[in-house]
Amino acid sequence: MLDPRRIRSEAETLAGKLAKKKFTLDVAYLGDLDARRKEIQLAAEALQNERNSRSKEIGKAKQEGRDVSEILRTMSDLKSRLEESQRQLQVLQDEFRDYLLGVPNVPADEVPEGDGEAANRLESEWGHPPQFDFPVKDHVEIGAGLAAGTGEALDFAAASRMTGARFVVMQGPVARLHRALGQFMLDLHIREHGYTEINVPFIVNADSLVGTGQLPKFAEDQFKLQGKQDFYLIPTAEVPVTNMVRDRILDASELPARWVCHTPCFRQEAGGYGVDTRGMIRQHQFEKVELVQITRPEDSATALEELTGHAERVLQLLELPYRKVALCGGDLGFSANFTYDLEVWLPSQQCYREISSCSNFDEFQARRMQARWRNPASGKPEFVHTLNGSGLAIGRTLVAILENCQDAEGGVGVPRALRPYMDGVERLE
RNA sequence: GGAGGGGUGGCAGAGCGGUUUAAUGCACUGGUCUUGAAAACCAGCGAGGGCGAAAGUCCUCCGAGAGUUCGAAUCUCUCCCCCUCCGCCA
Repeated sequence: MLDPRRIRSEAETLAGKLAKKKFTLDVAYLGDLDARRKEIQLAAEALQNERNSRSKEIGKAKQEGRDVSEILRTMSDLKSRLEESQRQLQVLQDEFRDYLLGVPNVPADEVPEGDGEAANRLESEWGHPPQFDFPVKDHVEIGAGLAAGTGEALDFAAASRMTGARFVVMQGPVARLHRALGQFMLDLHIREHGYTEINVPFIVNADSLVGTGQLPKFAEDQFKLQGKQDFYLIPTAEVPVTNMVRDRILDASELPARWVCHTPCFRQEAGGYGVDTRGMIRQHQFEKVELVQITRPEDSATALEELTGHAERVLQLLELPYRKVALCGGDLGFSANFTYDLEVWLPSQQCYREISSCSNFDEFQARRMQARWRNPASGKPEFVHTLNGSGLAIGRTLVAILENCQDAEGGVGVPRALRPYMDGVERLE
């Protein structure tokens, strides 16, 4: 959420910045709303003040044994006027807040202008797409060809029978490779990058989703549970982990907080009908190792560079060719102020596909969550900055390994870094 | 699922219709003392918001929401969360 005071004092500037994100801030509407709010609030508070002082008078008079019926008579009129203005104020404040919850974060000045993927700025490339002297298979074919006992190592048909479209069953060596990836990533970030491992609920309440920005605007992308309470399956570990600091005032010594978390992620993919329908690129359920950092405001820009580097390190150790891009305004997510995407090379598609998204949300999520720290310089609670990035999406990493490490016989070479997690197995066949 | 007990400022913890402007302690900040520190003593110290150039001033907040009342941390209802015991259970 943006600072309401900034909305009031520099609406035009914000509107200009938000245009980069293809969002039109309705400055006239907000101005009008605020003018009415101001008027009603002044009236309401004056009436409250009057009620308070008269009530005190009654208390005093009663104690002194005086008659209060005279004062009491004037109170009923005051009460109804007060209730009416409080009701009006509530309506206006709710309207203002509802609008604000739907306004995206302001993009950083360094964010490239542009509408879609093509406008993203290439930052760097690592490795070289492999050359094959045989017809390249995609991961669906490779997975079907690997030995797995009963059924296929990657079995989309079985998943569609037991559940439906956009799910997958993994068996045997592929299931193991998948598990190895999660372990490998966790260990790397814990041992070498200074993250604390954390295990969180896979179900969260609506407030948590509002906090990180998935609600209210993206309700149709979430899996909502049946039942009395507003519970949702997490779309990413970002939600529970970032909400670790909800409603807290952290001590300066607790920052930065760095968490790494391996969870399943559940997404309705409501906006993705018809795209990536083949294979496990876009599923309703996938696993991800997520990096989350909570920092002091002045540290978040550096932290994003570091965090992105931590995610890149996974790709490098797995020897997967990738590139890093800075998302343009049109591609930037709702809550982000700046995002690097890491894209891995997929031989079957002859292009780079997103495998990690690393973002700085500055104080946008913190304000929604009321996540603060006590700044020793001011002695006051101030909003923290939040960041996160995939390190990495496990399903897509599996796809990348199957495709990039395939050989002419239909086998798959296991990247060196994963072999300790695979009992030394060097090749799946 | 059943029966109880609770949710109060950064933390602990009193208050259970009207001088509550929420006691007290801890923590924190400043000062006195000290070669320095500790201790002791003195003082300050919650959050959010409105108006205002500022000084300041007003409003809101005692888990959440609704209600009773001239007036609610305090009474009533609903919900959420935590603790103890019993039952069930991986």
